[in-house]
Parts: sequence; C-alpha cells; structure tokens
Amino acid sequence: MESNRKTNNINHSVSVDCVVFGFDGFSLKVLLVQRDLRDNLDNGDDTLVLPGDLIYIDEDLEDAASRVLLDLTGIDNLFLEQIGAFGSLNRLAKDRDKVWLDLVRPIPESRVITIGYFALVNIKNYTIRPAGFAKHVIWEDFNEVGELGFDHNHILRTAIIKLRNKLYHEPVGFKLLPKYFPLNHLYTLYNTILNSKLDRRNFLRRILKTGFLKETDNFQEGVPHKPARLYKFIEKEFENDNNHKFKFY
Amino acid sequence: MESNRKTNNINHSVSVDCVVFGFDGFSLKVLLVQRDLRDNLDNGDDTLVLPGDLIYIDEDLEDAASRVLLDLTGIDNLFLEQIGAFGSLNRLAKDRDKVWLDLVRPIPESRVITIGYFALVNIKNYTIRPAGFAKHVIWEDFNEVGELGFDHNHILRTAIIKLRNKLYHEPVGFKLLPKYFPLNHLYTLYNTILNSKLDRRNFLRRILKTGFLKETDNFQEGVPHKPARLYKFIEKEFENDNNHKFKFY
DNA sequence: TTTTCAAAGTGTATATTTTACACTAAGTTT
DNA sequence: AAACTTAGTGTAAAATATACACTTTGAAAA
Repeated sequence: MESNRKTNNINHSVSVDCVVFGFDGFSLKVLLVQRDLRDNLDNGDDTLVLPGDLIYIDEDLEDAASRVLLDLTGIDNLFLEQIGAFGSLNRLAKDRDKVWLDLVRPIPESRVITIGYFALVNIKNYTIRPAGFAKHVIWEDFNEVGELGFDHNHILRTAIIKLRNKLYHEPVGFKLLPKYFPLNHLYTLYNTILNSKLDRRNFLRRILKTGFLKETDNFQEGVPHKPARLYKFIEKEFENDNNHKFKFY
Repeated sequence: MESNRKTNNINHSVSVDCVVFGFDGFSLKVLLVQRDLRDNLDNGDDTLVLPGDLIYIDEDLEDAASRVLLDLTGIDNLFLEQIGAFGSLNRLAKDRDKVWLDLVRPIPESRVITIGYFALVNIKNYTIRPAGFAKHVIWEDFNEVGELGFDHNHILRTAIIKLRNKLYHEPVGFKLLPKYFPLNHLYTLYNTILNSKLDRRNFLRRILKTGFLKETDNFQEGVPHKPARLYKFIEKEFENDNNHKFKFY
C-alpha cells in the first residue's frame, strides 16, 4: 500500500536509498528500479537507480527506507542497516537525472542529502512488484551493473565494501541463503562476494568450527549428482564487540 | 575566522557534529563545547555538546564539519571521517536543548538530521579556542563524559565503537600520538582504548612486525627513569581491502 | 657515592591455528 | 554397467599466538 501523504509533508532536503543484495546460488544481485521517464527521454541503461526517495518531515530515517522500498518494489519488512550519508553538491547534477527530477519532484532543484541503507536477503523469499515511479524492478547481477542515476554507483561501491567487511567478521552469509542450504552454496557465496578461491576443505572446517551451523537430516533434492546434506544457521549471541577475534574467513 | 553567511543560507534540516578524540598519554579525551546559554538556564553538565551546527545550503558535508569545528573550537584542517547519519524524531526533544534551540536557531522547531564525523588528533598539536556559541571548549576524559545535549551520547557511543574497530584493523593509533613517541605510549593507548591489559612483550613484538614503526636515535627526555627510545610512524600504503588480514592487535 | 626506584628492554618453549594438498563415495544420467 | 558430477573426508608442515620473568639503565634520593 502506498502512502498518500501530500507534498507539503515532504522533507525536500533528505532522501533515503536502499542497496538490497541477494544471491541466487551463482552470483550476487542488487535490487534496482528503472525510473518511468514517461517518454521524456529514451530509455537507456542509466535510468536504473537504487530504490529511494525523499523522506517525510516526521518520518524516522529507517522507517523512510522501509517505506520507500515497499512503495517502489513491494518488498516489506526488511532489516535495513545504515551505510552512511551522501551529500556531494553535484550528486543530482547529471542531465538525465535533472530531467527526471523536473518531472517528479515538487522542488526539483533542491539540494538533497541522501542516507544509504543496506540489506541482505534470500531472493526467493521476496517477490518484487514495481510501483510508484518504478517502471520495472530487477535483480541485476552485481558485476554487470552499469552507470546508475545520481551518485548511486558510489553508494553501491560503499555498500559492497561494507558487505565484504561484514562477511569477514559477522555471520551474515546465511541471510543471503534459504533456511536450509548445502555447505557448497555458502562456499560459493563467499568466493563470489570476496572474489576469491578459498580452499574448499579449509573453508568447510572453519565455517563449521564457528558453531553457527547445524547439520540437519535433510538433503538436496532434484540435483543430478550426489545430494548434499543441508545445514541451517543457528541463532546465537554474537558479540559485536569481539568482531576482531571472529574471522568468518 | 568565522563565516559571515546569513540565515537564509542555512539548511535547516541538516547539521553536522564532530567527535574529536585525543590522547594525553594516560586517558582518551573527547573534545566538547559548553553552550553559552546566556543565563537562560543554570549551567549544568548537560549543557556540554559535541561541536556541531547546521550546514549551509551549498556546503559539502565534510566542509561543513570542518567549518563548524573551526568556528567553535579554533581547530583547523582536520581529517574527518564520517560516522553516519542520526535522525531520530526526538533527538532535539530534551527541555534544556529546546531552550537553547529557541535562543540560537532561526527555526528552532525544525526537524534536523545530523551527520556525525570523527577524527583522531594529537592533543598537543592543537590549541583550542572557544568561539561562536561555545562558551568553553574542553578535552573531557572519555570515561567521565556525562549526559550530553541532544543525542550526542549516542553519537559518541557510535564513534568509540568505530575507533575500537579501526584500532584493530588499521594503523591509526599513531594519529593520537606525537610524531616521535616511545613504544610504551602506544601500548598504553591500546590498553586504554580497548579496555584491555595486553601482554607487553607480545604487543611490542607484534606492533613492530607490522612494519609501520621505525626506530629513531632519539630518546625520551626529562623522565625520572631510563629514557625509552622514540619511534616514528612510517607512512606506507595500507590496503583497506585487506583489512581483515591485518590485525594490529 | 651509593642505594633505591621505575620503567626499559629482551627470548623461549608450548599451544594453537593456518595452510597445502588428493582421493574415495554416492547418486544420476547415459 | 559405465561415465559423470559433486559430496565428503585427514594429515603433516609451517606460521602464529601465547604465557611467562629477569636484567639493564638512568634519575632521584639518601
């Protein structure tokens, strides 16, 4: 359901943008929306942007990020974590972006500072549905992301660095996988995100030793080879303060 | 020199706040300013705040942080790093803070999102000088910081976590020390900031093995015991991407 | 000048962790 | 039944982390 607030409830100085990462078993994906330019411009690659919009004047930042994500993509109830604020004076200065701002913003020339948010999801748990100014919503392969609108490539670069750091120090890989998964999916995920070729046996030993995984009695089905045992993630307290001692790889 | 821009150049929705950490050889310090309440309130502990203020409409965020720091404390030319955005709806809602906002802000009731910045300095390199709305500027012992104005305790907590993480993974301890320093000062610094009692010999071996320190032919002077050899920090490339491999302790 | 004090400076043995490395097992398809 | 594909498993060597205490040196006090 879209919000039906009015223009004068908008904070014209502050927006939020969301980087939602997903993993399909092979590559890392990012959720992008294609702006509806209503024929004011040819559709080109650069009309892809991160889901985001201005906040309301009485709206918490994180609530705004959730609301915008829901309004544009249909994704609800996501745990979002802040990346940081992006406020360059020229972040809205590209010609194509100006065309779009003129079209949809009450004060298109307003200087806007955006707060970036970031989430990890299991793609299969979410069905995306374009709405609002989003003509299409897609899971774009991270390595094939071209030039995005505004400063969104910059925000995305900041997000991937954060993701990599998190992967090393916190048990977050599981968030990108289904509840039950074979260890090799986790292994592929690490290699993909970290651009590495970790030693498989050493990886499996170490990831099991963390104590965050529990083997189940379920096995893969429908695969044309020996089915692997499925594991699940064990929720247990994670002392963020001891980050440095905890190398997940 | 203070900026002489006018009220209508102010962005009433966005401010910056700076957490400047220093180290005096014994304890970690934070730069705080005491607001000048001009007798509208008794002076109490809670009138201490982080140096910060609204940004100008055409001002880069980091430039704003530098400018505000200079205007309030006289500290110039500091490398500032962003902590994040703080935007709770009630962050300006304390009674004492409202009194102050009424006194100094053109639109005191405006909802303001602040961007936190963070810096590490060698206290001795900077002379502080209160100006602007700062009645006093002090280096407060980190462990003795009481209730600050606004959400500044929250910003400070976020900053100390960032500092601890940086200390583990990046060569930043040196920024808090003079150019030439004895190894025990570095050792004390780590123990102080990390609340730990590291093994001294192991610490010295490890910190030297990083290759970021170079011994000099200078020694401490004026100490009532055997003077220690002074070391200096060697600038060399630090691959932020390899953070996880680099444990400084 | 001798003694005392305070911090500087230094090494080793043991435990733990990391790394490199390759074959057999099991289920599916042909 | 053979071929294919991924699952699943152990060990030895190297590197790193840890625990631990005495001697040296200069300044200050007696």
